Amino acid sequence: MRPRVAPSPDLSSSLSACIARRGLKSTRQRQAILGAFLASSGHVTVVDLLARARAADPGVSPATVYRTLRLLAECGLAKPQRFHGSPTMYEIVAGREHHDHLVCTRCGRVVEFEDARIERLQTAVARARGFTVTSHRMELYGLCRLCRPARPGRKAGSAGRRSRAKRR
Amino acid sequence: MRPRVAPSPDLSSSLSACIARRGLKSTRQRQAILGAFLASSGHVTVVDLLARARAADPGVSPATVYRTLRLLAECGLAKPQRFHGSPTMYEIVAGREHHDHLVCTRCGRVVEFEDARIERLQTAVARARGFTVTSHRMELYGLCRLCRPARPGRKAGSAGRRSRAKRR
DNA sequence: CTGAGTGCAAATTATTTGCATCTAC
DNA sequence: GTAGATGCAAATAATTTGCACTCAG
Repeated sequence: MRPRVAPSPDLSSSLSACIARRGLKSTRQRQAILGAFLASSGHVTVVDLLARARAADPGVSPATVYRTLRLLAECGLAKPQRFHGSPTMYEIVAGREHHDHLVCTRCGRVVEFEDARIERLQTAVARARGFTVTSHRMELYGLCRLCRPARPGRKAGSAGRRSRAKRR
Repeated sequence: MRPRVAPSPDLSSSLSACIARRGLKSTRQRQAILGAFLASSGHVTVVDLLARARAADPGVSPATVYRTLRLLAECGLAKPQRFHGSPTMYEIVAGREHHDHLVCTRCGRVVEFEDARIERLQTAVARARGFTVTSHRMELYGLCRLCRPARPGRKAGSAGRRSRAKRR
Protein backbone atom coordinates (compact mmCIF):
# COMPACT_ATOMS: atom_id res chain seq x y z
CA MET A 1 0.00 0.00 0.00
CA ARG A 2 2.10 2.82 1.24
CA PRO A 3 5.22 3.49 -0.76
CA ARG A 4 7.89 2.56 1.72
CA VAL A 5 10.81 3.58 -0.42
CA ALA A 6 10.54 6.28 -3.01
CA PRO A 7 11.70 4.87 -6.37
CA SER A 8 14.34 7.53 -6.67
CA PRO A 9 15.81 7.96 -10.13
CA ASP A 10 19.10 8.70 -8.42
CA LEU A 11 19.82 5.02 -8.17
CA SER A 12 19.47 4.48 -11.88
CA SER A 13 21.98 7.19 -12.53
CA SER A 14 24.22 5.85 -9.78
CA LEU A 15 24.28 2.54 -11.54
CA SER A 16 24.94 4.20 -14.88
CA ALA A 17 27.79 6.09 -13.26
CA CYS A 18 29.23 2.99 -11.70
CA ILE A 19 28.88 1.11 -14.97
CA ALA A 20 30.55 3.87 -16.94
CA ARG A 21 33.31 4.29 -14.40
CA ARG A 22 34.21 0.64 -14.74
CA GLY A 23 33.96 0.49 -18.47
CA LEU A 24 30.98 -1.82 -18.31
CA LYS A 25 27.89 -1.85 -20.47
CA SER A 26 24.28 -0.94 -19.98
CA THR A 27 22.14 -3.78 -21.25
CA ARG A 28 18.49 -4.53 -21.65
CA GLN A 29 18.64 -7.14 -18.90
CA ARG A 30 20.37 -4.87 -16.43
CA GLN A 31 17.77 -2.20 -17.00
CA ALA A 32 14.98 -4.68 -16.43
CA ILE A 33 16.53 -6.03 -13.26
CA LEU A 34 17.35 -2.61 -11.87
CA GLY A 35 13.85 -1.42 -12.67
CA ALA A 36 12.31 -4.38 -10.90
CA PHE A 37 14.63 -3.89 -7.98
CA LEU A 38 13.78 -0.23 -7.55
CA ALA A 39 10.07 -0.91 -7.95
CA SER A 40 10.23 -3.39 -5.11
CA SER A 41 9.30 -2.60 -1.55
CA GLY A 42 12.91 -2.49 -0.52
CA HIS A 43 13.59 -6.14 0.20
CA VAL A 44 13.40 -8.81 -2.48
CA THR A 45 14.54 -12.36 -2.97
CA VAL A 46 16.27 -13.48 -6.13
CA VAL A 47 13.22 -15.50 -7.08
CA ASP A 48 10.99 -12.47 -6.68
CA LEU A 49 13.32 -10.27 -8.57
CA LEU A 50 13.66 -12.73 -11.43
CA ALA A 51 9.89 -12.91 -11.80
CA ARG A 52 9.52 -9.15 -11.71
CA ALA A 53 12.32 -8.59 -14.16
CA ARG A 54 10.89 -11.15 -16.53
CA ALA A 55 7.62 -9.29 -16.52
CA ALA A 56 9.47 -6.44 -18.14
CA ASP A 57 11.78 -8.57 -20.24
CA PRO A 58 11.11 -12.31 -20.51
CA GLY A 59 14.63 -13.03 -21.61
CA VAL A 60 16.29 -12.66 -18.26
CA SER A 61 18.06 -15.64 -16.76
CA PRO A 62 18.70 -16.38 -13.10
CA ALA A 63 22.42 -16.20 -13.68
CA THR A 64 22.11 -12.65 -14.89
CA VAL A 65 20.03 -11.71 -11.88
CA TYR A 66 22.74 -13.03 -9.62
CA ARG A 67 25.44 -11.31 -11.62
CA THR A 68 23.56 -8.04 -11.67
CA LEU A 69 22.85 -8.17 -7.96
CA ARG A 70 26.52 -8.67 -7.33
CA LEU A 71 27.22 -5.69 -9.52
CA LEU A 72 24.66 -3.61 -7.67
CA ALA A 73 26.22 -4.62 -4.40
CA GLU A 74 29.69 -3.71 -5.62
CA CYS A 75 28.35 -0.35 -6.72
CA GLY A 76 26.91 0.13 -3.26
CA LEU A 77 23.30 0.14 -4.45
CA ALA A 78 22.16 -3.18 -3.05
CA LYS A 79 22.98 -5.15 0.02
CA PRO A 80 22.31 -8.82 0.65
CA GLN A 81 20.57 -9.65 3.91
CA ARG A 82 20.16 -13.14 5.24
CA PHE A 83 17.25 -13.16 7.64
CA HIS A 84 16.36 -16.03 9.86
CA GLY A 85 15.26 -18.96 7.71
CA SER A 86 14.29 -17.13 4.58
CA PRO A 87 16.31 -17.03 1.38
CA THR A 88 18.75 -14.17 0.93
CA MET A 89 17.01 -10.85 0.44
CA TYR A 90 18.52 -7.88 -1.30
CA GLU A 91 17.74 -4.44 -0.03
CA ILE A 92 18.01 -1.09 -1.70
CA VAL A 93 20.85 0.99 -0.33
CA ALA A 94 19.88 4.51 -1.35
CA GLY A 95 22.91 6.11 0.16
CA ARG A 96 21.05 5.65 3.41
CA GLU A 97 22.91 5.19 6.58
CA HIS A 98 23.28 1.92 8.38
CA HIS A 99 20.13 0.49 9.89
CA ASP A 100 18.85 -2.67 11.50
CA HIS A 101 15.73 -4.72 10.95
CA LEU A 102 12.49 -5.71 12.53
CA VAL A 103 11.15 -8.84 10.88
CA CYS A 104 7.62 -10.09 11.28
CA THR A 105 7.83 -13.83 11.70
CA ARG A 106 4.34 -14.27 10.38
CA CYS A 107 3.89 -12.06 7.34
CA GLY A 108 7.53 -11.53 6.58
CA ARG A 109 7.30 -7.77 6.67
CA VAL A 110 10.61 -6.05 7.20
CA VAL A 111 10.84 -2.68 8.92
CA GLU A 112 14.08 -0.79 9.18
CA PHE A 113 15.19 1.18 12.18
CA GLU A 114 18.18 2.82 13.68
CA ASP A 115 18.83 3.71 17.27
CA ALA A 116 21.85 5.71 18.32
CA ARG A 117 21.54 4.67 21.93
CA ILE A 118 21.80 1.01 21.05
CA GLU A 119 24.73 1.65 18.76
CA ARG A 120 26.54 3.47 21.50
CA LEU A 121 25.98 0.64 23.91
CA GLN A 122 27.17 -1.86 21.36
CA THR A 123 30.41 -0.01 20.93
CA ALA A 124 30.83 0.27 24.67
CA VAL A 125 30.12 -3.38 25.30
CA ALA A 126 32.55 -4.41 22.60
CA ARG A 127 35.26 -2.12 23.89
CA ALA A 128 34.83 -3.55 27.35
CA ARG A 129 35.66 -6.93 25.86
CA GLY A 130 38.64 -5.71 23.91
CA PHE A 131 36.93 -5.54 20.53
CA THR A 132 37.00 -2.76 17.99
CA VAL A 133 33.71 -3.01 16.18
CA THR A 134 33.71 -2.40 12.45
CA SER A 135 30.20 -3.52 11.67
CA HIS A 136 27.27 -5.28 13.16
CA ARG A 137 23.93 -6.82 12.42
CA MET A 138 20.88 -6.79 14.56
CA GLU A 139 17.53 -8.29 13.76
CA LEU A 140 14.50 -8.28 16.01
CA TYR A 141 11.97 -11.00 15.22
CA GLY A 142 8.40 -10.87 16.33
CA LEU A 143 4.89 -10.00 15.26
CA CYS A 144 4.01 -6.75 13.60
CA ARG A 145 0.98 -4.75 14.55
CA LEU A 146 -1.23 -6.45 11.99
CA CYS A 147 -0.16 -9.98 12.81
CA ARG A 148 -0.21 -9.71 16.55
CA PRO A 149 -3.21 -11.47 18.08
CA ALA A 150 -5.35 -9.15 20.12
CA ARG A 151 -5.21 -11.35 23.21
CA PRO A 152 -4.21 -9.27 26.22
CA GLY A 153 -2.62 -11.83 28.53
CA ARG A 154 -0.08 -13.40 26.23
CA LYS A 155 2.80 -15.44 27.48
CA ALA A 156 6.23 -14.56 26.16
CA GLY A 157 7.09 -18.16 25.40
CA SER A 158 8.67 -19.50 22.23
CA ALA A 159 5.24 -19.94 20.74
CA GLY A 160 4.85 -17.25 18.15
CA ARG A 161 6.88 -18.64 15.27
CA ARG A 162 4.66 -19.66 12.40
CA SER A 163 5.93 -20.26 8.93
CA ARG A 164 6.30 -17.09 6.99
CA ALA A 165 3.67 -16.13 4.49
CA LYS A 166 5.15 -15.88 1.05
CA ARG A 167 4.27 -12.99 -1.15
CA ARG A 168 4.94 -13.36 -4.80
CA MET B 1 44.08 -22.08 26.41
CA ARG B 2 41.54 -21.04 28.96
CA PRO B 3 38.60 -23.39 29.27
CA ARG B 4 35.85 -21.17 28.02
CA VAL B 5 33.03 -23.57 28.70
CA ALA B 6 33.22 -26.16 31.42
CA PRO B 7 32.53 -29.60 29.90
CA SER B 8 29.64 -30.13 32.23
CA PRO B 9 28.43 -33.71 32.50
CA ASP B 10 24.95 -32.28 32.85
CA LEU B 11 24.65 -32.04 29.11
CA SER B 12 25.41 -35.70 28.60
CA SER B 13 22.68 -36.60 31.01
CA SER B 14 20.35 -34.07 29.43
CA LEU B 15 20.85 -35.79 26.12
CA SER B 16 20.31 -39.19 27.68
CA ALA B 17 17.14 -37.90 29.23
CA CYS B 18 15.90 -36.43 25.98
CA ILE B 19 16.80 -39.63 24.15
CA ALA B 20 15.03 -41.79 26.68
CA ARG B 21 11.98 -39.55 26.79
CA ARG B 22 11.56 -39.92 23.06
CA GLY B 23 12.21 -43.63 22.94
CA LEU B 24 15.41 -43.11 20.97
CA LYS B 25 18.69 -44.95 21.28
CA SER B 26 22.10 -44.12 22.57
CA THR B 27 24.65 -45.13 19.99
CA ARG B 28 28.38 -45.16 19.67
CA GLN B 29 28.26 -42.40 17.07
CA ARG B 30 26.04 -40.16 19.13
CA GLN B 31 28.37 -40.52 22.09
CA ALA B 32 31.36 -39.64 19.95
CA ILE B 33 29.65 -36.62 18.46
CA LEU B 34 28.33 -35.38 21.77
CA GLY B 35 31.73 -35.86 23.33
CA ALA B 36 33.41 -33.91 20.58
CA PHE B 37 30.78 -31.22 20.82
CA LEU B 38 31.18 -30.77 24.56
CA ALA B 39 34.96 -30.81 24.30
CA SER B 40 34.79 -27.95 21.81
CA SER B 41 35.29 -24.32 22.70
CA GLY B 42 31.59 -23.66 22.42
CA HIS B 43 31.27 -22.95 18.72
CA VAL B 44 32.01 -25.56 16.07
CA THR B 45 31.32 -26.10 12.43
CA VAL B 46 30.04 -29.38 11.10
CA VAL B 47 33.39 -30.00 9.44
CA ASP B 48 35.22 -29.43 12.71
CA LEU B 49 32.84 -31.59 14.62
CA LEU B 50 33.06 -34.40 12.13
CA ALA B 51 36.85 -34.41 12.37
CA ARG B 52 36.80 -34.35 16.15
CA ALA B 53 34.19 -37.06 16.38
CA ARG B 54 36.14 -39.23 13.96
CA ALA B 55 39.16 -38.94 16.20
CA ALA B 56 37.16 -40.78 18.80
CA ASP B 57 35.33 -43.05 16.38
CA PRO B 58 36.44 -43.18 12.75
CA GLY B 59 33.14 -44.61 11.64
CA VAL B 60 31.12 -41.43 11.85
CA SER B 61 29.58 -40.06 8.69
CA PRO B 62 28.66 -36.47 7.91
CA ALA B 63 25.02 -37.40 7.66
CA THR B 64 25.04 -38.66 11.21
CA VAL B 65 26.69 -35.48 12.41
CA TYR B 66 23.94 -33.47 10.80
CA ARG B 67 21.27 -35.75 12.20
CA THR B 68 22.77 -35.68 15.66
CA LEU B 69 23.12 -31.92 15.64
CA ARG B 70 19.49 -31.63 14.73
CA LEU B 71 18.67 -33.94 17.60
CA LEU B 72 20.81 -31.89 19.98
CA ALA B 73 19.05 -28.77 18.82
CA GLU B 74 15.65 -30.34 19.33
CA CYS B 75 16.70 -31.35 22.81
CA GLY B 76 17.75 -27.80 23.48
CA LEU B 77 21.43 -28.62 23.88
CA ALA B 78 22.79 -27.07 20.72
CA LYS B 79 21.88 -24.06 18.69
CA PRO B 80 22.88 -23.31 15.11
CA GLN B 81 24.38 -19.88 14.50
CA ARG B 82 25.01 -18.46 11.08
CA PHE B 83 27.66 -15.82 11.35
CA HIS B 84 28.60 -13.49 8.58
CA GLY B 85 30.22 -15.47 5.78
CA SER B 86 31.31 -18.50 7.72
CA PRO B 87 29.63 -21.89 7.60
CA THR B 88 26.96 -22.60 10.19
CA MET B 89 28.37 -22.97 13.67
CA TYR B 90 26.71 -24.89 16.44
CA GLU B 91 26.99 -23.62 19.95
CA ILE B 92 26.52 -25.35 23.26
CA VAL B 93 23.36 -24.28 25.02
CA ALA B 94 24.06 -25.23 28.60
CA GLY B 95 20.76 -24.03 29.92
CA ARG B 96 22.38 -20.64 29.67
CA GLU B 97 20.30 -17.63 29.01
CA HIS B 98 20.12 -15.84 25.73
CA HIS B 99 23.25 -14.03 24.63
CA ASP B 100 24.67 -12.26 21.63
CA HIS B 101 28.03 -12.49 19.89
CA LEU B 102 31.19 -10.60 19.22
CA VAL B 103 32.98 -12.08 16.24
CA CYS B 104 36.56 -11.31 15.32
CA THR B 105 36.67 -10.89 11.57
CA ARG B 106 40.30 -11.85 11.48
CA CYS B 107 40.84 -14.85 13.72
CA GLY B 108 37.24 -15.98 13.92
CA ARG B 109 37.11 -15.90 17.67
CA VAL B 110 33.61 -15.71 19.07
CA VAL B 111 32.87 -14.05 22.39
CA GLU B 112 29.45 -14.11 23.96
CA PHE B 113 27.87 -11.26 25.81
CA GLU B 114 24.59 -10.07 27.16
CA ASP B 115 23.52 -6.57 27.96
CA ALA B 116 20.25 -5.84 29.65
CA ARG B 117 20.30 -2.19 28.67
CA ILE B 118 20.49 -3.08 24.98
CA GLU B 119 17.75 -5.66 25.33
CA ARG B 120 15.50 -3.11 26.99
CA LEU B 121 16.11 -0.63 24.21
CA GLN B 122 15.41 -3.28 21.61
CA THR B 123 12.06 -4.02 23.14
CA ALA B 124 11.25 -0.33 23.38
CA VAL B 125 12.26 0.40 19.80
CA ALA B 126 10.21 -2.52 18.55
CA ARG B 127 7.19 -1.52 20.56
CA ALA B 128 7.41 1.98 19.17
CA ARG B 129 7.07 0.46 15.71
CA GLY B 130 4.18 -1.79 16.64
CA PHE B 131 6.19 -4.99 16.99
CA THR B 132 6.10 -7.55 19.74
CA VAL B 133 9.57 -9.04 19.83
CA THR B 134 9.85 -12.76 20.44
CA SER B 135 13.54 -13.19 19.67
CA HIS B 136 16.46 -11.40 18.20
CA ARG B 137 19.96 -11.79 16.98
CA MET B 138 22.79 -9.37 17.31
CA GLU B 139 26.34 -9.83 16.16
CA LEU B 140 29.11 -7.31 16.45
CA TYR B 141 31.97 -7.80 14.01
CA GLY B 142 35.39 -6.38 14.48
CA LEU B 143 38.88 -7.09 15.68
CA CYS B 144 39.61 -8.68 19.00
CA ARG B 145 42.33 -7.47 21.29
CA LEU B 146 44.92 -9.80 19.79
CA CYS B 147 44.11 -9.06 16.18
CA ARG B 148 43.77 -5.32 16.45
CA PRO B 149 46.71 -3.50 14.95
CA ALA B 150 48.42 -1.23 17.45
CA ARG B 151 48.21 1.76 15.16
CA PRO B 152 46.70 4.68 17.07
CA GLY B 153 45.19 6.79 14.28
CA ARG B 154 43.04 4.25 12.46
CA LYS B 155 40.34 5.24 10.06
CA ALA B 156 36.94 3.69 10.64
CA GLY B 157 36.47 2.87 6.96
CA SER B 158 35.29 -0.43 5.50
CA ALA B 159 38.86 -1.67 5.48
CA GLY B 160 39.15 -4.14 8.29
CA ARG B 161 37.58 -7.25 6.79
CA ARG B 162 40.19 -9.88 6.07
CA SER B 163 39.32 -13.44 5.36
CA ARG B 164 38.85 -15.42 8.50
CA ALA B 165 41.59 -17.68 9.68
CA LYS B 166 40.43 -21.23 9.83
CA ARG B 167 41.24 -23.36 12.81
CA ARG B 168 40.95 -27.04 12.40
C1' DC C 1 13.72 -59.78 17.48
C1' DT C 2 12.53 -55.04 15.86
C1' DG C 3 12.40 -50.44 15.33
C1' DA C 4 15.64 -46.84 15.52
C1' DG C 5 20.22 -45.54 13.66
C1' DT C 6 23.81 -45.48 10.24
C1' DG C 7 26.58 -45.11 5.90
C1' DC C 8 26.41 -44.18 1.33
C1' DA C 9 24.99 -42.16 -2.56
C1' DA C 10 21.58 -39.60 -4.81
C1' DA C 11 18.59 -35.55 -4.29
C1' DT C 12 17.86 -30.62 -2.95
C1' DT C 13 18.67 -25.83 -2.67
C1' DA C 14 21.18 -21.67 -3.54
C1' DT C 15 24.61 -19.87 -6.10
C1' DT C 16 28.65 -19.69 -9.24
C1' DT C 17 31.09 -20.55 -13.44
C1' DG C 18 32.80 -22.29 -18.22
C1' DC C 19 31.83 -21.58 -22.72
C1' DA C 20 29.82 -20.49 -27.15
C1' DT C 21 27.14 -16.82 -28.67
C1' DC C 22 25.54 -12.15 -28.78
C1' DT C 23 25.60 -7.12 -28.52
C1' DA C 24 26.55 -2.37 -26.82
C1' DC C 25 29.78 0.94 -27.67
C1' DG D 1 35.30 -5.09 -34.44
C1' DT D 2 35.88 -6.28 -29.69
C1' DA D 3 35.51 -6.49 -24.90
C1' DG D 4 32.01 -7.18 -22.03
C1' DA D 5 27.31 -9.55 -21.26
C1' DT D 6 24.17 -13.34 -21.56
C1' DG D 7 21.95 -18.04 -21.50
C1' DC D 8 22.50 -22.53 -20.66
C1' DA D 9 24.11 -26.25 -18.45
C1' DA D 10 27.46 -28.14 -15.62
C1' DA D 11 29.89 -27.34 -11.24
C1' DT D 12 29.98 -26.11 -6.24
C1' DA D 13 28.71 -26.11 -1.52
C1' DA D 14 25.87 -27.19 2.27
C1' DT D 15 22.51 -30.05 3.83
C1' DT D 16 18.82 -33.59 3.49
C1' DT D 17 16.92 -37.97 2.34
C1' DG D 18 15.92 -42.86 0.43
C1' DC D 19 17.33 -47.29 1.23
C1' DA D 20 19.45 -51.51 2.58
C1' DC D 21 21.94 -52.94 6.39
C1' DT D 22 23.22 -52.81 11.44
C1' DC D 23 22.61 -52.65 16.26
C1' DA D 24 20.79 -51.17 20.94
C1' DG D 25 17.28 -52.33 24.03
